[in-house]
Amino acid sequence: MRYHKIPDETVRRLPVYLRGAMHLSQQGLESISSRHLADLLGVKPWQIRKDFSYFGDFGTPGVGYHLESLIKQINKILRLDAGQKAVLVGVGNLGSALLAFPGFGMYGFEIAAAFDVDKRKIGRRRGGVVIGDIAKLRNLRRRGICLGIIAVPEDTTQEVADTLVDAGIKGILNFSPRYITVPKRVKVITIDIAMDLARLPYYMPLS
Amino acid sequence: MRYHKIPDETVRRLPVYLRGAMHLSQQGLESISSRHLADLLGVKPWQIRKDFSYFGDFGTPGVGYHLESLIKQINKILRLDAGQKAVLVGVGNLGSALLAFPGFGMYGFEIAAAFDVDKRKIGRRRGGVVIGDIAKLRNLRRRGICLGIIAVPEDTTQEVADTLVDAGIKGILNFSPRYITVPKRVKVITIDIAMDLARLPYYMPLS
DNA sequence: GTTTGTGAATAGTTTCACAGCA
DNA sequence: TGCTGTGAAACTATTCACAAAC
Repeated sequence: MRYHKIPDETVRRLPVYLRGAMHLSQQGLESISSRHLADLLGVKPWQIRKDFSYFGDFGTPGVGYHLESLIKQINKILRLDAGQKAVLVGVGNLGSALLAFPGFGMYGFEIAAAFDVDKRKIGRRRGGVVIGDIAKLRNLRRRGICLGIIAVPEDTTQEVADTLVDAGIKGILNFSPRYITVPKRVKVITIDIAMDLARLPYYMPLS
Repeated sequence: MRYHKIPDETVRRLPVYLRGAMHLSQQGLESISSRHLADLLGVKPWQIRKDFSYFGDFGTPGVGYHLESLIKQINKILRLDAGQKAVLVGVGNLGSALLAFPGFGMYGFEIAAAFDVDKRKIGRRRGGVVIGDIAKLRNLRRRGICLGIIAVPEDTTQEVADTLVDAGIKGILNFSPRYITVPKRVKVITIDIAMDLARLPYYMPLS
């Protein structure tokens, strides 16, 4: 099933598989079957096989998937092998937590710059970067920064998104619960924490 | 199209609609058409109409949806009208940010308790709650707490999830990148921040 | 024996087009 | 005229079953 449009859902699961593979590799394993990987990650084995099949032959029948090459392949597909740099805008409670967040490094991400409006924060050092004045945010392209993380209050979200696009950002991770308009070439992924919590009660048993 | 199984994707969008409706209502509007609500939220009008149609007649042809009753209805469907209480486990960087997070209140949530393992944090006050000893986490049912938020390091996630289930929690919002096993009656929603960032480069233009 | 890769079948979701109502 | 509600069509994704590979 090669030469196909890759389903979005498959792309969404690739980081899940990648993390599972890295986890097992660190434990010293060489290979893993779709069944065991599925058990570890809470998905179905045929889902894993189908997903991988879109990209070519990843595995060996009778054996499974070789972890090291699996990791290399997924990293390449997701373009994580280049070591992506991100800029954080908004160093409030959430922003500060993101600067200290250990999870980004695992995928080769680095928060290489941080900006805020608050004069008291500008110039301060947090998690290895000096907080800059948001008014001076430009030309991130030259510094090799292609990703933007927005962690500002709701009402300034669109403004910040515009600034990031002008500065040459190509992808945005948005923690604000507002819909933002950007050129089609820029990909936005929104994480709305409260919204995810909000659909939990719907699924909970009544008593 | 009444008396139907509600698609998961529809449930996922209900909080989006709810927020949009609240936003417009606060601006003094009475009613909104599916078209205008769609423009505000970045979805398609027919999607909104289809989603609402699963629950009965929400709107008025020629006019649109009455905001106040729309808000009331969605709140009821999502069971947010009861005012849900949550317990936070793990008061590190992310946990602290969540305690200070203003977004939960909008949906009627309250973080009514917080727990940690760190002896230095126990007893301290953060965002209106006193941090308790995680070893003493039990009987949340009596305090009317049904939701759990997990913001602990990866390797203790399953352990914490088990504790929460034992304490009577019915829904879990999990910020840890591990798959957790819980009884089928307990609903888990996982927010994996690094993972969402990890699929961003795939969608970004190459040069 | 075990496990992959994949066409075909099934399930789920989005989009359309338009009848019917205010 | 403007807008909702909805069956039907189109599209997308998941699940199955099994031939082929190790």
